[in-house]
Amino acid sequence: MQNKKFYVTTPIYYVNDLPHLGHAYTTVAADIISRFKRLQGYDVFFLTGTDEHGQKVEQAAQKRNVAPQEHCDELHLRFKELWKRLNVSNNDFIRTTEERHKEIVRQVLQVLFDKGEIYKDSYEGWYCLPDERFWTEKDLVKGNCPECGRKVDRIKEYNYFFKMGKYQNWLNEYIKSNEIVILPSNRRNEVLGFLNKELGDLCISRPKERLKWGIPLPFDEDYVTYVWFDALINYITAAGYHKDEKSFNHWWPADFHLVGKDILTTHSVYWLTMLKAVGIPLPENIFAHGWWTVNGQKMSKSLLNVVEPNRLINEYGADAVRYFLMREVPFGLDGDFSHEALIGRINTDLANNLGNLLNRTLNMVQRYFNGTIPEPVGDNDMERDLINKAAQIVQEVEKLLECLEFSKILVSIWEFIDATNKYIDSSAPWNLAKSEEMRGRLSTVMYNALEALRTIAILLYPFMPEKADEIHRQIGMTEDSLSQEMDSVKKWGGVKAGVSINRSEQLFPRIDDDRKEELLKKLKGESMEESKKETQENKKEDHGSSADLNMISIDEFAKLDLRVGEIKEAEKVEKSKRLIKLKVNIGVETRQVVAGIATCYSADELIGKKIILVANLKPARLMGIESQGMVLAATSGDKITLAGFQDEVTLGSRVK
RNA sequence: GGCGGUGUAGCUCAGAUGGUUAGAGCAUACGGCUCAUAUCCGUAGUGUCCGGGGUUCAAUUCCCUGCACCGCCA
Repeated sequence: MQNKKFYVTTPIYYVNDLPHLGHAYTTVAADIISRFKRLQGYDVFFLTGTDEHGQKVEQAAQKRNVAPQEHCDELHLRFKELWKRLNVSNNDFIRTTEERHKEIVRQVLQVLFDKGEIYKDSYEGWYCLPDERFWTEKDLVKGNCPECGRKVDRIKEYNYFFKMGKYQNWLNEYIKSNEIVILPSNRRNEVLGFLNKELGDLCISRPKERLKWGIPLPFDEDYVTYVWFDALINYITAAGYHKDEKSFNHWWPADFHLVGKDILTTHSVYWLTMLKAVGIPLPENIFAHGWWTVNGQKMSKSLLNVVEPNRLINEYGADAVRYFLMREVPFGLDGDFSHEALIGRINTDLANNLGNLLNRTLNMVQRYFNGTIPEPVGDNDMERDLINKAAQIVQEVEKLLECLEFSKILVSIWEFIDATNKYIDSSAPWNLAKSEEMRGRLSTVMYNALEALRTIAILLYPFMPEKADEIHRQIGMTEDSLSQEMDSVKKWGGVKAGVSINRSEQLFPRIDDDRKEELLKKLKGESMEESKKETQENKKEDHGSSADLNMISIDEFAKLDLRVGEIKEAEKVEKSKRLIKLKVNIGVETRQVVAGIATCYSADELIGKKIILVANLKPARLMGIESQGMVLAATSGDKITLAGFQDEVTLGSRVK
C-alpha cells in the first residue's frame, strides 16, 4: 500500500532583497512539519522557491547594473544557501523564471481566457511616472503623488481582469463550511470580514511598455501577467499540473499553505477563486503566521535592525535558532526577537534542561557500567510513571501537530525532559551505585533514562535534526531519528543493552556571562537605536572629562555606513596615475567607485578582492567619473594597502 | 470612520457554561542532592484578574460603558 501523502508549501520569496528572519521563520516551520510527517511515515512534498518577476526586481537589477535574469540567478542562491545552512529539507525549489513555471502560467491564463473568466477593460487613474504606479483620487496628497510628492497624470490604460467578484458568495460559503481550514481562527474571521464587502475583479496584467520583466499573456503578447497570477500558480506547477498527471493527482491538493499574515488575503481569496475558476480542487489548510519584531521594534532596513539569519547561525548554530523561533512564540502570533531572549532559551532549555540531562546520564553509564548500556531488571512505580508520561506526551505532540502548535509541542516535550530529570533525582543512581545489591536497580534506572532520551530525541528531531541525531549517536543508537520512526516511541525499549555509548562534547554549551557580553557587543550594535542608548550611557560616563576633543561619539561613528564589498570590475582611469575605476558589489547593489590606489595595485589583481566600502559617502566626480563611495586603505609612505578581512564575510555586511 | 480582538504575579502568558486557597514558565529568595554544563530537585511568595456601572445569593469570569493597546477593512 502506498504511504499517505503530505504536501506543504512556503510562499515563494521575492528576490528584490536578501533573506531575513521572516523568510527563515516560514521555511523552518514548513521544514518542521515536513520532518514530522516523514517521521510518521508520510510521503512528503515540501516546496519553497523564489518569485522573480515584477517591477521591484526589475528596479533592483537596474540599480545593480545587471540584467534582471542575472540578478535573479544570483539572489535566489542566497535563499538556497540559507536553507541549506538551516537544514531545510525541501524537496523542490521553484523559480518563477523557470521554463516549467512560465509554461504552466501561460496555460492557466489561456484556459481561463477561453472560459471567459478573463476580460479586457480600461482603467483610468492618476499615474505617477517616476514611481510607475497608479493612485486613486483619494490617495493623492494635494493633488500630487502621495509617495514622492511629484505631479501625477490622468491616464487611461487597458488591462486584463480576472472575474474574481463572481465567486464572492461561493467563497464565503466555502470558508464558512470549514471545507478549508484557515488558521488561526481570528485570521479566518478577518477573511470572512473581507468577503462581506463587495469583492471586485482582479487586474492581472501590465502593459509591456510599463513592465517588461514578466510572463507575456498567451492571448495578448503586449501584456505581461502581474504579481499574483504569476506567483501563486507555482504551487501547482511544482506538483506537476498539466505535465505529470500522476504526480499532480498524488500531491494535490496541498495539505498546508504556510504564509505570513500579510499575504493571507491573496492566498485565501485570490488563490482560491483562481483554482475554482480553473476547476482545480482547493487546498486543505492555510496557516497565517505572525511577524517578528526586534527588541520591540519593527524590522526595517532604515533602522538597520534587520536580523540576518546567517549571522545567527554563525553564532548560535542552526538548531538553536530553529528551536528559538518555534519555542519563543505561539505560531500565529507576532513575536519579538532579541539576543538576550535567544541566549536565555539556549542556556535554560537547551543547555541546562536537555544538554545536562544527556550529559549526566551518559556520565553515569560511563562511570558505573564502563560505558556499556546495562540490561534493565524489572520496573516499579517510578518507571511506570515515566513510561506513562512518555505515552501521554507523544499523544499530545501528535495532536498539537495537526494545528501547528509548535510552541506547545515544545512545552510538552520539555515536560517530559523535566520528568526525566526528576526520575533520575528520585532514583538517585549515585546512591544505588554504592552497594552491590542495588546493581540491578541501578541498571534499570540508567536504561530507562537512556530510553527517555531516545524518546526525547525522536520528538525533537523535526525541530533540531542535527542535535537529535547527535543524541542518538551518543546513546549508542546506530539508526538516526528518521529511520527509527515515530512509531518507535510508542513502544518503550528501543535502546539496545550491551551496546557502548559514545560520550562526546556537550550538546549545547552554556553561553556564560562573559561570552554573552562579548556576543551582545558584537551583534547588537546592528540597530541604531541601541547605538543611541550606548551613546547616552557613554555621555554619562564621560561627563566632566574634557580631554577628548578629537574623540567622536559612537553616535557620530554610527553615521558611517561601512559595508563589505567585492571588487567585480577594475579599470585604470586614462590620463590618471593614481585612479582606478571599480565596480564593487555590496550585496544588494553594485557601486561604481573611483579609488586612488593605482600606484600600488593593478586593475587585474583587484578583481575578487573583498574590501570595506564607505557606502553613504556623498557621490563625487573624479576626472569626470562618478564615484559612489570610498574604499578604505592604509597609507604608510608611498605604500597603500587595502583594508580587508581575515575570514569569510558576507557581501553587504555592516562593518563597525 | 466601520468591524473584531486584547487588557490576569516584576516579565511572557494560561484559565474558569459565574461558586470556597486564580495558575505555568522566566526572574527573585531559601532549602536539598552531588551523577552532571555553578547543572538537577524541592519550597516560598507577592496579584484592587484595566476603571466604572449592571444582572445575581455570588462576578476577575456574563451584560453595558469608559480608557489603553492591537488587528483587518476604508
